[in-house]
Amino acid sequence: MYSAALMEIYRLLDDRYGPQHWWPGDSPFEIITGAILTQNTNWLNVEKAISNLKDAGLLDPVGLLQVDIDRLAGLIRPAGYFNIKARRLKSFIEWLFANGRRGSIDRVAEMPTDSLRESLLQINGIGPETADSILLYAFDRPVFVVDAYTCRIMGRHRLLEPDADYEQVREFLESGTAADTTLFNEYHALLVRLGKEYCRPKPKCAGCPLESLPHDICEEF
DNA sequence: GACCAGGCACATC
DNA sequence: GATGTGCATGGT
Repeated sequence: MYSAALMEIYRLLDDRYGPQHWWPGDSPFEIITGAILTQNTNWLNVEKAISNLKDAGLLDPVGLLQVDIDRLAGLIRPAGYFNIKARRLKSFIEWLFANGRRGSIDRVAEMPTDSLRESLLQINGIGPETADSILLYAFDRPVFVVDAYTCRIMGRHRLLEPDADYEQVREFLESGTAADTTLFNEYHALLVRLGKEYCRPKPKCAGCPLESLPHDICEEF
């Protein structure tokens, strides 16, 4: 049973913003690296870090496996939390070499979505949002990515309780829409696009494309 | 100078 | 199980 509200929100956002062209990246491996680096961080800072890795010739499984962790931290410094993210990248790489052929993602790409998700969540530093970003944007699986903007938007429009947890939000979005990778890709990107402009922690009201909904973005709590 | 960003793990209660 | 805290750079 699709949700009329969710379909209407998608239509309004698509009308306003159009295709978002997510996820920026030249390969699934680069997308995964970006997914870890972008945790609680502005994407522009992530781009600098990824550029540093490319310039150093290290943006590949073998490169990240072999690089000294302190050098890695220095290269990803612009992305913030560089020490912890260096460890997280190493954790992912170790998992990839333990589960793939010489670090290739080909074998893990054959795993069913549920078991791949469970396996990703076992990696230190990969939580639900990062795992789902990897599943959707690197592995083309129909998984709805939930982030802080998504929770805020759904809560402020009273589509969900403001304190709904990650899985509740994901279940709501996935059950209310078609399980379509292209739709999920665009929908998440559009919610982030809207959130950046109108759904910051301190709400900004005028001009939001969702103003026409029963509960518009101006409702603060 | 304050606030925020495409989170997560861990400690403490 | 809920809540608080550390992690950190760079743009607005």
